[in-house]
Amino acid sequence: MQLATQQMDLVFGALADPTRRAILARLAEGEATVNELVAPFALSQPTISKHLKVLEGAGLVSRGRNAQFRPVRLNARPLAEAARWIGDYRRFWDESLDQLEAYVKDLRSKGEPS
Amino acid sequence: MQLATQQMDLVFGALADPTRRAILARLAEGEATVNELVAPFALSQPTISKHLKVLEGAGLVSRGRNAQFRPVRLNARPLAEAARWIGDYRRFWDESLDQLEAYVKDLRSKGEPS
DNA sequence: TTAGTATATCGTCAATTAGCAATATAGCTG
DNA sequence: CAGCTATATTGCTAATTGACGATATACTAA
Repeated sequence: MQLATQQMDLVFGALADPTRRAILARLAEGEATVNELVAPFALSQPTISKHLKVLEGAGLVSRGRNAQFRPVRLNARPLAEAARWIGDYRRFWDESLDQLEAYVKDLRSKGEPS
Repeated sequence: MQLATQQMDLVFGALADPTRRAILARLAEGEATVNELVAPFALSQPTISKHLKVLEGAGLVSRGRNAQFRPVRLNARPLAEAARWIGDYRRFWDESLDQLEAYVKDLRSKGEPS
């Protein structure tokens, strides 16, 4: 099955934020409550809830109900679609090695970003 | 080699836009000039140039110089890093099949988005 | 029912983004 | 040099995003 272009927007858009990637990484260790997801970050609970909504919109997490808890669990399937999209470019990875080296060298020469 | 978190932001952020993904798809067929990249879209040349700058910032394309042309070529290497990041979740793909089905069914039940 | 905990929603704000038209720059060609 | 083509830059706008504090809602427990 192929996710619609629009859905890919949401998946890649969700992955574009480091907080959201960290949330996914945490969820790879198992289900978590919202508060457990808030704890490791210097971010407010509403902010994390908003990130969770983005992840949910992309289909990357789903929510349960357990008393007043809304456990969050990873739903990795859209990542498979994203991997498939990226995989179409696998044949270009090696041939662009030289360009990467030039690119990284160029980055370095501009100094580390703050 | 592992790209910095910040660089992943740029790569996934670049991939989050359908126009930019389409540009990459076009470049998979070979180098192109800016005007060639503008042609298939109902978008202005400056708009495409801006997308190209985003792609370049993510290291996904690089530019040459050939007379007054600035040929754009694909640099797929950062995609390999993105694939690696996503690949860490491969073990969850199958076990979340059921959730995907439920998710898609739910999407469908809300009707196609306009 | 009242208090307490978990989470969601609201309203605001500053920053970013995608788009445009207008204009500037770079390089060719006569 | 003058004009032409290719591309970049600028200035603008509307929409989106990520963050916050305040508040509302959901459920439990006493």
